[in-house]
Amino acid sequence: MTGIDDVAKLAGVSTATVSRALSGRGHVAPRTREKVAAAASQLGYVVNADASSLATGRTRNVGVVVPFLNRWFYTAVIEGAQRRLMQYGYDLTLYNLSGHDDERSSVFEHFLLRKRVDAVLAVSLELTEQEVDSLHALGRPLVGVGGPIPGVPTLSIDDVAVTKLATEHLLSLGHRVIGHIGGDVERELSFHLPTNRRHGYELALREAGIEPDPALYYPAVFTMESGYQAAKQLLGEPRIRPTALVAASDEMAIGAMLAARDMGLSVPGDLSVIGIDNHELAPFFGLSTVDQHPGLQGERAVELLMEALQPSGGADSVPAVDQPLPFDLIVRDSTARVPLQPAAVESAHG
Amino acid sequence: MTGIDDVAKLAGVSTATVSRALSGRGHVAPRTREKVAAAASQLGYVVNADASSLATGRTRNVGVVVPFLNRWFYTAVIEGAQRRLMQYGYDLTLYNLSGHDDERSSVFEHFLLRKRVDAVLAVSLELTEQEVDSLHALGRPLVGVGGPIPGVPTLSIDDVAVTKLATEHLLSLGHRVIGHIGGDVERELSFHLPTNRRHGYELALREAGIEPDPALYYPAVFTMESGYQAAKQLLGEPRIRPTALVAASDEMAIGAMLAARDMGLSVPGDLSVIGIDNHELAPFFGLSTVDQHPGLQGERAVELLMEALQPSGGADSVPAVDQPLPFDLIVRDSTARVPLQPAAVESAHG
DNA sequence: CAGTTGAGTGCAAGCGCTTGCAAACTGGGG
DNA sequence: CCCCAGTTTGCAAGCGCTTGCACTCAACTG
Repeated sequence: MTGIDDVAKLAGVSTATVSRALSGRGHVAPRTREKVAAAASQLGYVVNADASSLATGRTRNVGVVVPFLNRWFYTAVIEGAQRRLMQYGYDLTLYNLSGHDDERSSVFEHFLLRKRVDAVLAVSLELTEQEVDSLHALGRPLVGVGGPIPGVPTLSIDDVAVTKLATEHLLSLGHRVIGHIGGDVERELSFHLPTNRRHGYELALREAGIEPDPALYYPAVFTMESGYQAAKQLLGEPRIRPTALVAASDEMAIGAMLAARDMGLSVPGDLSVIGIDNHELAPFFGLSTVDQHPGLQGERAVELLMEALQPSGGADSVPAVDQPLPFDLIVRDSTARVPLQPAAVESAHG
Repeated sequence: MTGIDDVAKLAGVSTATVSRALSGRGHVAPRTREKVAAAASQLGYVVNADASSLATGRTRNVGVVVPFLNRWFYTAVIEGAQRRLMQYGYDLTLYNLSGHDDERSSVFEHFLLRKRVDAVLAVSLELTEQEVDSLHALGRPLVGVGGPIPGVPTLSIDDVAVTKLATEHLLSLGHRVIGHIGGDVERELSFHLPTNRRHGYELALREAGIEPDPALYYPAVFTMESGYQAAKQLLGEPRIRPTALVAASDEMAIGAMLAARDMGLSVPGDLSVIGIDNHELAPFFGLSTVDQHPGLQGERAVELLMEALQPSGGADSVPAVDQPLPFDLIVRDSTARVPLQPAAVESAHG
């Protein structure tokens, strides 16, 4: 295996010079640098990451922890993070907590502690104080994405503003009876997100002079199936049939669209539906939504970590998150002006 | 930061003994072992992975390379691989090739070469000879999942058998005019998979004494949208309307179901549809399918790699794949006996 | 009872790189 | 021509762990 000595020998310099020439640290004469670069590429030499880590104390690797993998949002965040990390020359080591409980503790009490990562990115995770502490004790910067972690800088869109925007879009189309399918506070991973999104929905209504009707809200988990069931409930209620629905996620929204269709309602003819996410399936279903650019969130998180890793910034001093994350209303075919008179619901299917 | 010396001091032994006690290599008296374990846990000591790697030459880390992340199959494989790796005490470093072309080359020519991984798992990737060689030159075992790589042990279900099974299910329900929506050989990542799946479909028909009709095949990429479009084409053909469809993936199959509905056909009343995968959305859509257990494929791949990493097995001698991968027919609500007489197609929607 | 064996432990030499320090060299000013 | 400052390079001491070798000691063997 070719090592730094081989390169040094071939280039006719010391290993110290090779190291400096290749890493760009310290002074090296331009001609020497070229010689070294030539020798390295001739030998196909790539620095041994472990040896380098041991010597410098920096691994050029960050750990990304996710609750599980099979959710569009997480993978989108990871893709974004990875993209940026690669540009910085960093590796991404993935920890997936979807297994048993002891998988989680083993990640935090063993895997993350063996100093293989310089920093940790937690996606949609509520960390315990203990977990945060153990990472900080190691001097490893930590940032979260998509869910507030107490005492940790967290990147997250303004969940209130996002649903408010979605709801306002419906209001602007003349809708006045607007239902909401939101995260179930009891059953979701993150407590704040569903609450905030519901809050944004209510806020928009109140600003339009409409008092939110609790009967128009139905809880669900963030899946298509759950959105389907929730919509069935909301639309089956004969007393007050909404003319529009805002769902806390696109997957729920798509479920709701399918439910409406199964009930003989046309979207957007009889019912407008809007989601949050801009999920990869949203274009296919023609779903209006609010894009929250998860890939961008991943990229931003990495940039934050990189700043924290600069020697200038203190060990666990991740710079505060200042600039707000962007989100954009995307209007497709699932939202339209309120119908002049509501359609009747056929007998529920299935 | 507590190191091995601290533990040694506290336990009153040498660092060599600590190392042996904690790693389980070499002889250590039971009482000594306990003392060391106690000291280590008291100090919260976790061995420094980099130092250990440098000394042993083994990183306890494997690289997983995927073409991109946002596909159910890949994440399912990764989850399985991760689960098993964690049990072995290994980390998983993820490389995602979804970016530019130079991202791919940078992964293979730089990231994977810096000796941070002991082995590489390639998911649904066709590696070039050069890429395979450079990994072998490093003595890193390599296995593939979900797509044959020349000269590399690859785990993959029997794609012919899988579609054959799906087609036979339809045949057993009395269907005789069965369409196929398959991967587009021109546009897919892997050349073999779509061809094999189509082959299985044709094989089943021939064995039932039916000559496959090319007009009943329509190419598509592995997405819902593409399945939708393909189904529209196949079902819109008035000359020969199939009573059943086998799609090369669940996502395509779901797209096909939606297309059928939009055309006024009921599933399975007028049209049976079956897919391949057992995608997470399959239960929701009531889709009959063939489960290919991707998580299990990831686990198996890891087991193979671990065997190859045993000092007994030669460096790049991954054991041959012997046992076939399991797959199972799952019958839900999208397949039924052939209708006595075909329904008429309403005017196509959209 | 001396000799052999093997378990249990410690010493110290690495693993492949980085970097503080100092030496060697360069060029410009006095 | 000498001196100084700045640049370029090499020496060698680590980084935190593992492991071959050597040593001690107790248990056996003949």
